[in-house]
This record gives sequence, C-alpha cells and structure tokens, in this order.
Amino acid sequence: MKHRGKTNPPGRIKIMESFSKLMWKKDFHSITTAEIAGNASVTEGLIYKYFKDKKDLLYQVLNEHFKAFQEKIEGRIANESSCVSQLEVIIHTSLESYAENRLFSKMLLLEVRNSNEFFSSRAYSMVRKYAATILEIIQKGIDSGEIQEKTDPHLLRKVILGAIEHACLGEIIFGRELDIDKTSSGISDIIFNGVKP
Amino acid sequence: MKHRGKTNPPGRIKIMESFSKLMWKKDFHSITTAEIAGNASVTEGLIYKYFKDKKDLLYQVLNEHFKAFQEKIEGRIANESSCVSQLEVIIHTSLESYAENRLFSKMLLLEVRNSNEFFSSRAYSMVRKYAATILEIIQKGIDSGEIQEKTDPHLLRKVILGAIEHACLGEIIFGRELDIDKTSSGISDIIFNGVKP
DNA sequence: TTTGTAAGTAAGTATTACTCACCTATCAAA
DNA sequence: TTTGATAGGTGAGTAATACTTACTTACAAA
Repeated sequence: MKHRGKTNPPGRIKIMESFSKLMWKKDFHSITTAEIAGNASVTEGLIYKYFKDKKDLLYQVLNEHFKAFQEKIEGRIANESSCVSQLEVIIHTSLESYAENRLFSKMLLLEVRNSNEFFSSRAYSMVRKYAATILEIIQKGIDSGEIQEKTDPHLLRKVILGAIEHACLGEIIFGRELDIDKTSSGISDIIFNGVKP
Repeated sequence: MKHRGKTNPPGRIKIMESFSKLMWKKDFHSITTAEIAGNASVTEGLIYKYFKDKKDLLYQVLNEHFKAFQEKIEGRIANESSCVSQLEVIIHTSLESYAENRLFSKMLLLEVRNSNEFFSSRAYSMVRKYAATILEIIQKGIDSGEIQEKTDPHLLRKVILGAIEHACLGEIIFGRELDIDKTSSGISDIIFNGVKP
C-alpha cells in the first residue's frame, strides 16, 4: 500500500520531524532506521509506507525546505529592478537561508550530491529551477549592458553558487559564526567589481 | 596486529587499488567490503589490518592523491612572481587536477565532508595546508598592493575555492566535458576584474 | 451493514561492516 | 639451532542494519 500524497498522516509527519532532529546531530549515514522510528514513536515498517527508502526520506525533507527557500527568493527578487541587485539579493538570501537553516544547507551541500538517485528527485528539480533563475538574470544583465558582454553566463553562475556554498561550509561543518551582511556584500563586491585595484 | 607504515605489503596496495576502481563507478556508501576484498583477491579481514574502517581507507586513498596534487601546485607556484599570477596558477592547476583525476575530486568534494572523522584525518591536514598557501598569497598580494586593500582575504579565498569546486561539479557528477583553460581564465577574470563594465 | 482502503504493526531476512582466533613465513637474537 | 617476535594473510564468525511481508485496525462512503 503506497502513500499517494493526498493526505499527510501523523505518522509521516512524525517520521520527517524525527529524522530532521537527528540530522542536526549526526550525518545521514550514521542515522539508523531504528532511531528514526523509535524517536518518532512508530515502527520501522511505517517509514517504508511513506518513503521508498532512507534516501527518499532525506530527499523529501530537503524538498520541503527548498520550497520555502525558493518562495523567499522569488518574493525578494520581485522588488529589485536591476539585474545586479537581483543577483545581490540572491546571494544575500541564499546565505541567509543556509545560515539560518543549517539542516537545509547540510543536506543540500553535504549529503545528497554523492548519490545519483538525488538527481532524479523532486528536490533536485527545485535546485535546477533555482539555478535557471540565476542564469536568466545573468543573461538579462548581459543583454542590458549591466554585465560585461564577454562574460560567460554559465561560468558566472558557477562562481556565484560556488562562492555562496563555500562561504557556508565553515558554518555547517564547524558551527562557526557567519556575518551574513558582510559576507554577502563582500562576495558581491569581489564578483562585480573584482579585487584588482 | 597493526600496520605501522614501514612497509607497503601487496595486500594493502591491492585493497587500495580495488577500492579506487570501485569508486570510479559507484558512490562510497554503495561499495561493500565484500566487493573491495573480492576485487582485490584478498579476504575481508585483511582490510582491517591496514585500515581502521572503510572510511579510513577512503581517507588514506585521498591522502595519496592529495600529496601529488600539493607537489604539483607548489612546483608551479615557484615559477610565478606576482601574487595574482600565482593565484591564477592555483586556479588552473586545481581545475586541471580535479578534471584529470575524477576519483580525487569525487572523494574530496562529494564523499568526505559529511563525516566529522575526516577533519581529524591526515588528508584534511593536506587540505588545510593547501588553503593556508592560498591565504598567504592573498595576504602578500594585499600587502604589495596587487590586490585591493579592503579585500577580506578569507572571503576571497572562499570565493576562489568555491568557484573552483563548483566549476568541477558538472564534470564529476554528470561526466560533462570541462574546458580547463577557458574555465580557468574565465574564473580569474571574474574574480580579479569583476563582471561590471 | 458491508466494503474498500489508508494507517499502522510485528516479525521476519539478507546483507553489511567489522572482529577474532588462527596459520605461516621470515629473520634476528640467544 | 632453537627460540620467539612480528608481519602478512585467512576464514569463520557476529551484532546491527535497511528493507520486506503478512497482518491488523480505523473509518468513511455506498
């Protein structure tokens, strides 16, 4: 009997919450199904009513977080007129979301990319949408002259995403503090203006 | 009976080679000790003579690759006089090494960071050394006026490392082709000169 | 009242990473 | 020569793990 997603039964919610709590403390692989079930006060078998396997549980939890993230970004972009300021908003909002929600960033940056299954998950289609948005803005910026014509839009996107992600790693892995405003404006400054005098 | 590292017995080499071959095709967690041993024509027990656990095997293989990587970088930096060109060499060499050695980049970027144990491994101390070198060059560049004084050296390092790593992800995950020269000079151009006209 | 189905359980099972006692060969010291 | 310490390697374990299967219960609609 498979879950068809029409309803959201308490067992399913409890499993996702239990898993999320455990992900705060441990890495994905060292979390056991027994722990997840015990912590959620359900039986192990129930996990497999709602989730194909342990990884599917990870992807579905990630997907929930990504929905909220995507909405936040889109809302904020709408208020900006220039392409550069839209990109700045994306950098800032991404950093903010990653820093505020370490669970989200941990899953996305450290736990899903090593497995091929992720790339056919719904969570990954959200990632693609996010990446597509960035590319569109860059392209608009190039077309309007806000960004140098010679710039390779795909490469610029890689630099932006790489900078964002790497800036959060210390936070995620070692729990270091991250000054979001400073980091965000610093990254923007480097990428838009360069570091040469 | 523990391995004390004085010699390098054939069994140990075969295990590392077998593991490396498997890492080409699969992600770390879906490789079993039975596979590793079978492929190496040794017994499973032998793995634990030379390696503390499966992860330790991963870290030791990664460490071997990192040694070669580090030597290559240091050799090439020595030929450059300006700090900016040294950083350019680091970007180029890193991209080259990651692209040429997908096993190395896969392990380093996708498989080790999710586990705390990595950060007390010898492989991680190599990562720190690499990162320290970059920071030193940036600092020198700021002191000599090659790089704007207001630049936060740690942040610039994050942008550089993030750009390098993100640029390789497509290669590692999807096996896409990567034009190293173009990517390398593109990243350098964005970071040093900025993308604004 | 019947019936279909969603929610949840309990007892499995094969596989997994890892351990432990043991064997054999080598080689220096007594 | 004998001893024995040690390195390389084996093979049969074991507890724990992710996942399965057959089952029960709750309950809404017909």
